Amino acid sequence: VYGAYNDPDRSEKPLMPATRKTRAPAAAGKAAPRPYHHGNLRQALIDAAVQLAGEGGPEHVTVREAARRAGVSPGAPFRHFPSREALLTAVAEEAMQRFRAEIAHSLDGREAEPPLQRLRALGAAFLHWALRNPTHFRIISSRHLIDFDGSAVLRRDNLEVRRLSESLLQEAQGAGQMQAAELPLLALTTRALVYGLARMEIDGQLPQWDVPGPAEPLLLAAMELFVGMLELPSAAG
Amino acid sequence: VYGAYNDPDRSEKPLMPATRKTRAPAAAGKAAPRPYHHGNLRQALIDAAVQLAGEGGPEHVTVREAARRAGVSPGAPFRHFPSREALLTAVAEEAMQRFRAEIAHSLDGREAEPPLQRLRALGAAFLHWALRNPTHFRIISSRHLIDFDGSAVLRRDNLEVRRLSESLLQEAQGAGQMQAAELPLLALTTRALVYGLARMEIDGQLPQWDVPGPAEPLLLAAMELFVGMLELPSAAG
DNA sequence: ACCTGAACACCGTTCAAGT
DNA sequence: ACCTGAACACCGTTCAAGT
Repeated sequence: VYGAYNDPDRSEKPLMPATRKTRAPAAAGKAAPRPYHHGNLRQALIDAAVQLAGEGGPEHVTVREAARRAGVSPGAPFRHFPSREALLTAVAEEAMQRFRAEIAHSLDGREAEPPLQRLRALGAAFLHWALRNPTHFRIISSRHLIDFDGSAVLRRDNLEVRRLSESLLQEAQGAGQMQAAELPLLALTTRALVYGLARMEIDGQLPQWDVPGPAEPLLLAAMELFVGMLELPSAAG
Repeated sequence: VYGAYNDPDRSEKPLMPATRKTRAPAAAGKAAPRPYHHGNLRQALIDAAVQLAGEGGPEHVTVREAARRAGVSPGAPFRHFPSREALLTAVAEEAMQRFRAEIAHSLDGREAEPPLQRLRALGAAFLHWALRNPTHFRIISSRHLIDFDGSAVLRRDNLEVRRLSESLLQEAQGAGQMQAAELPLLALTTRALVYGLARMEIDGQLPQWDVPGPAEPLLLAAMELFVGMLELPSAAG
């Protein structure tokens, strides 16, 4: 019913029909000991899975279809991933890395701004990425789809994003610009707010909230309302 | 990997093995024109689906297994539900109704309390229900699993919960006990915070936040921190 | 070392045929 | 009116056999 999600995640690659790669069968081969197919099946499968996720959400990712798009037999992927979950976890690793990079990048050149101002930029980058990559956001968010604990890079990138916001909150507290509260609780509350905003949109709940225009400005306004409440009256303005 | 969710959703019914109902084949039959089986297949399928969801999450709900547990053939459910999504939507309708009822009930006998106090009670009831019914919370929350727009009762119950919190916020604003902000934005922000807290736990993210004890007290504390920030200093204490 | 292709035990969904 | 049972086009996963 919800139909094609129209996820701009998908790379520019045209959607290949599910046929084998056409390749000059034995053109100018110097009998190079090329493996079996196009070099890196593992990455080709991840790419296909990314593409599939972009087309129809995580449920749409299928080991067999990924194999088809990579031009191999249905059993081949299991040489590289022990399960469908492992393939999705590999997709999550790529997505989480881009997510982390974009968030970190949003703070570049803002070292001089007050910490809560930088927190706004971080929150905006979080929301922006989530709205542009809804499927990938779902994949990295839910432990029902992937083996989060089993992936060191997933844990590392995730922790780094968390650390970024925690250090900004701590800085604001140190500068006396923020209401007093235990830092871990404050960090959790802040994250829950931004996560909840992103999730409401991605889960399709926003239409139930009588939102007239596009989602992003509204979510930004909500996030800024929250950060505004964190700010001490003396520091505001 | 995440394993059995251990969802206390599941009703007290013992898990039936997937066998037909044993029933005296033709014991004392007065040739009553009893339909075909035990009366109400539609409800039996919903019950089986609720049970399956409780056992292993929404993904674990299968039309065929629901049919098996109801003691009918694989095609039979399609006389009552046009698709698997429709069956899940029926599950969501039951869950949403219980959710709405419990939330509304949490305000009983609190008419004399200040509005933000009642908002705390509502938030606590929201979180409590979500944590006790993680699978059902997922089913009613995501428009990827169900046909939300197609169900009038789903829309009605959902709207009623939203109205409840909006009227409390409006009351607090009218009594001058709350920071000024546009009501719709305030309501969305409040909902996003509570939704985000519930989702973080249900999506399995809390272990990444170095939470020592059980989740619920922590989520309650975060919710109360937020409501505390809504409160004007003059009204606090 | 890496892939094929058949096989197994599942799905959702349809539809003629039965009662 | 409601259900059966076979059928179709899919899955994830395994495993002998090929190169």
